[in-house]
Amino acid sequence: MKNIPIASVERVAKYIRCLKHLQSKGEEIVSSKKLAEHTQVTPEQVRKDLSYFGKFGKTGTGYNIKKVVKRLSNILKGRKNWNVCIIGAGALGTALSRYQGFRDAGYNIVALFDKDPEKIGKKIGSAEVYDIKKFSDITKKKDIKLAIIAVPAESIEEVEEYIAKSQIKGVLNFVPVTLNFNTKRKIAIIEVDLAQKLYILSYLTKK
Amino acid sequence: MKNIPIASVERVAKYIRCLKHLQSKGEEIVSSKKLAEHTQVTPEQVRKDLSYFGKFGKTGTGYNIKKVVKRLSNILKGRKNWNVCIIGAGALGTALSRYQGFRDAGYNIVALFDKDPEKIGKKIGSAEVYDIKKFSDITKKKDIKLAIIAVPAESIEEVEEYIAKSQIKGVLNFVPVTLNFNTKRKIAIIEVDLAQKLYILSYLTKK
DNA sequence: GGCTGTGAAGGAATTCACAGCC
DNA sequence: GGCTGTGAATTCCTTCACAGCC
Repeated sequence: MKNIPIASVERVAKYIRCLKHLQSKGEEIVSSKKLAEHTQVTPEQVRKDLSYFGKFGKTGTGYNIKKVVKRLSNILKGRKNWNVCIIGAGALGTALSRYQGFRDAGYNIVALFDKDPEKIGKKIGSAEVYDIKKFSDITKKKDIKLAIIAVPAESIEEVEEYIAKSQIKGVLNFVPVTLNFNTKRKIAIIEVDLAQKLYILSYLTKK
Repeated sequence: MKNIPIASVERVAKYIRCLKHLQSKGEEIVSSKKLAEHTQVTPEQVRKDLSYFGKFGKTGTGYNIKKVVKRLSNILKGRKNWNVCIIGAGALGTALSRYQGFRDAGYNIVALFDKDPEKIGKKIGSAEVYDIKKFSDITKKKDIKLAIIAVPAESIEEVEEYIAKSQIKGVLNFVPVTLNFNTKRKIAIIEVDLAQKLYILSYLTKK
């Protein structure tokens, strides 16, 4: 397979979101032009992005929304839904565990972890808060491969160790610290730095 | 000024974060090599990114952390702190209003907005929840130019209208819908699609 | 006519390599 | 020796333009 630009992958995720939305409105067919309008890119970009992953459309007609959604989400997510955990049962972790968008996309929050005895054992939405010490055990038992980190910055090193010793394969990190797992197995990392977004936003408003 | 790649701006925000961290550890001078290690980029990239905004270092010596942080944050944020509001006082909006990282970076959450009478009038952290109907008035009175949107997807169109009619200049959008303000004045938009991040994460784990 | 898929062209961002400085 | 700043080279991504299809 050719090297697919990460930017293309990101846009494809956006297309899925948009196509699902159109689907919920009863639409069945969409053209690259229309999809482009809804996602703020150019039609050529849409076609090029999709072409990295195969042929999705009918010449002269457009794309069958249902089929494309299915194939694209198979590519990004695979056929099965994922079990996901959240580390840190504070305000942010709690809010994220209730976030409906994860479920809708096929990612189920099935556990939270914290070290505060006050929080351990509580139920948040449908998930329970577990002792972080049991991280490796419980993620194994529950078949969790993805983790969302939402702890205070001071605790990040501890968390890094727990993850390094576990079977976690991918991490979504809300803590404004660049992670550095020193493991042989590759752990995918995506950083979401919320303050950074505001820096960029204020910079953009001045242009 | 030359056209500065948005990716460079994003990395610069990351450098600020990292430099502040090093500063808090008592460091005073840093080389591009060291800064690069801490932020997972190459030293050349660090130097090139900084060079878009001016000359920051001393040849043969490195960068004076304090000075660089000050100049960079002036460039991205300006000299004054920003007042920011959050639209949507649900779980996510509430969590974001308590997020310490915003304050540390110089962005103060000074108001929330909601349409639920149950929520209006409550205090969350240091900010009050106001009726969304008063959006334009209160943002003007409190000198708010940036808004964070964290409402359910159904309410997004309503919110778009309120923003369009206000003086808001930049929007950080957590709602998985592509925004489309039909205003003449330019409103900067940054989208944070959390489900999209998980799509990409699961895709990356398969590579 | 309207549409997709794609090689080729063009443009943009990153990396290289080195001049100049401490 | 170690470091920054930067034009030049390279790599990567996007846009163009058109063949082929409905």
